Amino acid sequence: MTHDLRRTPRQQRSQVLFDKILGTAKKLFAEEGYAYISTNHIADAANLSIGSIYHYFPNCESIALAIYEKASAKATMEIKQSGFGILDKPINEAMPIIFKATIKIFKADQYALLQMIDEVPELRQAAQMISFDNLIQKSMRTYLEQYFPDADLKEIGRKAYMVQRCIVATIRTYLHERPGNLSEHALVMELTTMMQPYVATLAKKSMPSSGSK
Amino acid sequence: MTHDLRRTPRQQRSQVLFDKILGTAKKLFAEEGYAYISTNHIADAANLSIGSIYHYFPNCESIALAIYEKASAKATMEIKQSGFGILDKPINEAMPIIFKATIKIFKADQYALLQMIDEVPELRQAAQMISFDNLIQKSMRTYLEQYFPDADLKEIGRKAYMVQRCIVATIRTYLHERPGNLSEHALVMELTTMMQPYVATLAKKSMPSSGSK
DNA sequence: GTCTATAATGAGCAATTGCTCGATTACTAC
DNA sequence: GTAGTAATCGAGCAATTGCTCATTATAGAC
Repeated sequence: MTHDLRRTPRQQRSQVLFDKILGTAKKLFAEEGYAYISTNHIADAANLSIGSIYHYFPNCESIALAIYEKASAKATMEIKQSGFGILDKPINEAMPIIFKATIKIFKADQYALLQMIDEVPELRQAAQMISFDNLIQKSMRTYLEQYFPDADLKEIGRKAYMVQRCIVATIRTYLHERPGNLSEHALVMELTTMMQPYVATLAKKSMPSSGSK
Repeated sequence: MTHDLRRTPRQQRSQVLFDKILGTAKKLFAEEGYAYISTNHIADAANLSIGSIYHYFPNCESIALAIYEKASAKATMEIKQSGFGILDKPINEAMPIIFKATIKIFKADQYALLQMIDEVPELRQAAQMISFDNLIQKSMRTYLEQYFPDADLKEIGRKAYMVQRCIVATIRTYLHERPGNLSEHALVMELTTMMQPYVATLAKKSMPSSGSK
């Protein structure tokens, strides 16, 4: 996944150049759209030679991948942290926390985490592998398991999947279009209102046929 | 929006050629990815001259737009129809119907309706204008208004927005990855379980401060 | 059959792309 | 210093792209 790089920078001047490539590329991608940017453009904008780029990256796509991986690694860490943070909290507190965290993480690097996956064809499969979306699902499952210890594990898995897909997809769309009539806080509230009764069904029908275990 | 065309076919031989361009292009886009297809490729694959393509379309992007518009028009009609179909039904029936219809419509032309928007940069803004997503929202609002006549209109608008965004985004993701452990029917059921209590809140707090109107 | 609008062709060009490789410059260590 | 490694440069090429336009073919009206 990583290591589409040609070589890794050793001296610090080369690290500077390396970062400059990533930074300039990201800026150009975000401003002009990935499809319209070539390695030559990046070299021009970063004021360095085309050769230098090919010294580190075999092609334009690998630059995009490097940008994504960097952002993704950071996001993964933060998701994990907020996953731990909710374990001892009741649902009505846990949900807003995790939703807010998700929004915050996406917003922190919106281009890399949201738009790039749409723009870079090669990234789509790679993103599925890295995907921290699945991490949210995992956090959710862990939480639900300890909160509804009697519930069917398969049911929990399903609910975790649905919640994750719903909220990530909705937040994603929300951040894309940023509708004026719905504040971020309101979004979090609505999502909580929506998801709380949904996962609560895990308590009611802990075992459909028999009363309890 | 339309009329990025150079001229419209009049004789039927040209209509045949026109459709051939659209068909071949769509197939190539879907198979190879929009980014990797040029007008020359399309001409080759369709076994016709590059000049003929430029006779009707000013560029590759306008071909993509034409494909999308065609699929979108069809989808719009079908959404409208199922919107009318649920008006006299209770929520627990209406929801599965509209969710099923949405899935069916997307599936009918998955490439044009789902993938293209991701692949074709120029389509994204155009798609927002055409967007039948908003139509679903409108259907939802109309339905909720007649079902909860006492509810606050702003509240209804908000719920309709949330439901639409959630289900479209979730269905979109679902169709993209088609997870093996969740059937289409199960998805519809889960979405219904999720959305029904959510919109039901419209009944409870018809007027937060005073009892009734 | 002739005539005119419409349709279809494809050689070919200017611009761009992705990329290489040999030359040059800067560091590091002894 | 001076050797040796790492970093940087950019001219330049093969391939591709988007697109034009002069030419040829066809359809339908009269």
